[in-house]
Amino acid sequence: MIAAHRLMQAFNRLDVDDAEELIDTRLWNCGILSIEERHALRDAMLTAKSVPAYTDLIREGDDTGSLFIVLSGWACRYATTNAGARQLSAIMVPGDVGNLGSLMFDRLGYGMRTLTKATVVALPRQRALTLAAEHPGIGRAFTWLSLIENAILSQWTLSLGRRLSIERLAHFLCELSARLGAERDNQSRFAFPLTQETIADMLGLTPIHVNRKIQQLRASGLVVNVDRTMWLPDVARLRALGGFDPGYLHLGGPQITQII
Amino acid sequence: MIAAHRLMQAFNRLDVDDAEELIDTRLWNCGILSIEERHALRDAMLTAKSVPAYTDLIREGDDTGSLFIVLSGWACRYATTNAGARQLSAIMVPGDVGNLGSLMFDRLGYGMRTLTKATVVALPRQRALTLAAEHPGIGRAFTWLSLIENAILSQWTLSLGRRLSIERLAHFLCELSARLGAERDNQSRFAFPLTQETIADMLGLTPIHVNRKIQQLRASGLVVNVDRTMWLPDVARLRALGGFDPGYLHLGGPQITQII
DNA sequence: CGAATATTTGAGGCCTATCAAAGTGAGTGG
DNA sequence: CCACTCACTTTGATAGGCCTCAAATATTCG
Repeated sequence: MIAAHRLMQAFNRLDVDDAEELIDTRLWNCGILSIEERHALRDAMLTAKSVPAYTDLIREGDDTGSLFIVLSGWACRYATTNAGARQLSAIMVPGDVGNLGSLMFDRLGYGMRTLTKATVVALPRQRALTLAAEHPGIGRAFTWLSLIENAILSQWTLSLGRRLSIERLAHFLCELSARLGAERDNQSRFAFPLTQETIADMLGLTPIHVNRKIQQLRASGLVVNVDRTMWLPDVARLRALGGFDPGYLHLGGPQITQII
Repeated sequence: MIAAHRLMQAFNRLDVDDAEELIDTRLWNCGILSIEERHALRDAMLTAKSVPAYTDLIREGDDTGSLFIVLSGWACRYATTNAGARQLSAIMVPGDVGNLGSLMFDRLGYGMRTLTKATVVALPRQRALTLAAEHPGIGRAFTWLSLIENAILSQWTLSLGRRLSIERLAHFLCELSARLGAERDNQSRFAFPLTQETIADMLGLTPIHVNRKIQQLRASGLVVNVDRTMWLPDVARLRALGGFDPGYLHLGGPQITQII
């Protein structure tokens, strides 16, 4: 077991030339925050650090003192069975908050780790709570993010429980593509750093099976991936295969922000 | 398709002798609310109605105008694949709020229906938002509930993705038992109104397979169920089988309520 | 360039699904 | 009080999707 302070040593102070560029997060952009709330939030987020790939930010069962916001790179939340099998319960792409639960829980029941080299802000819980209390919009933004996550998790249960492996894969690629905002004219292209083993742990499959289904997707002309880049030549057809409807992601931001 | 106003007709005005008894909800009891916040919430919850079993409160894709709080009886959230397979993404027992997403989304992407005859409060979204804005504790309680749901959903993905059918079943029974507060001295006994088909839709299995695994659990002496009552004679052993640890449910209420 | 990591291929087996039908129990109406 | 119906549970046999074990090939990175 690595002690918490050892974990912190994994962080390297980050040289930040343009802080503005780093705070392009879903929290920042969700359309809820006022100008002054953005300022308050930005000040809290200037402590970004760089973290290597496959580094635990939270270990299962750990006390969690901070909210982790992923500014660049990818990360995930995961849990493991007694038998040692791992299942991801969320995947974070640049802009996502990883462990909203830490806002109110001292113990999470899951771990969080980077999947690539990443830039991460550790926002101390007390700081986050103070922000939320002093700036109602920030509190509402946290709630909004949490509700989005629940919607995504609900879709994951549908995939895990009731969809065939190739449908899960298709649905997942569609979700990722939509969340990354990578689509244009029924096509999508984006950097894709995940290993097939990670995909397997996300979809509840074995890496071997994931491999075979990716090949099947390639053979259908629905996926072209070379050199860690994903190209989806026919998003509509992939969506049909995965039963994907982007509505649940609420990518346009909250429609309902008015409080009478 | 049944129009929304038709749905409302399914509600029957409820005679409420003792309103206090009806508001024993997780929202009410989570330990966050002040006295006056409780009063404000109670006033909003006096409109409880009775709903028959297997009645949709929200249909998939519907606009949702109200938060549904289940006072008695059981309900669930569900989604279906294009092929028509159904997967539950949440189960609501007395005291649960069913569709927190409706706080901020006009469209949910899942349905919500009763599983038994139930008493339900329909709290209009605007009313809920006003309550949350005027009483910070109520807003925080909503956030807290949403984070709990998130934790439960994360556990479900672990079950659906990585646990054998009998482990899923064991884990689910343990979760239910804990949420119902039915445990004492390593035993648990509670009313259990679910059909095996509903359990199957929750665990991502077929009803036939659920039946066989329940029999296996009976043969192991871990489950005794007769007459819609569930008796778990050895909770510890069932937990070990399901890999269940109640921590994620945060049944003690939030440890962190202070805002400095 | 060499070691470690990731992807790909092959063969066999298990868990769960599917299809079909019998048994059980609660509620209804005569 | 007893047929009758409907829904749920249970049983049996077969099939299929995905897993497991094993190893070869390709790619990444120091």
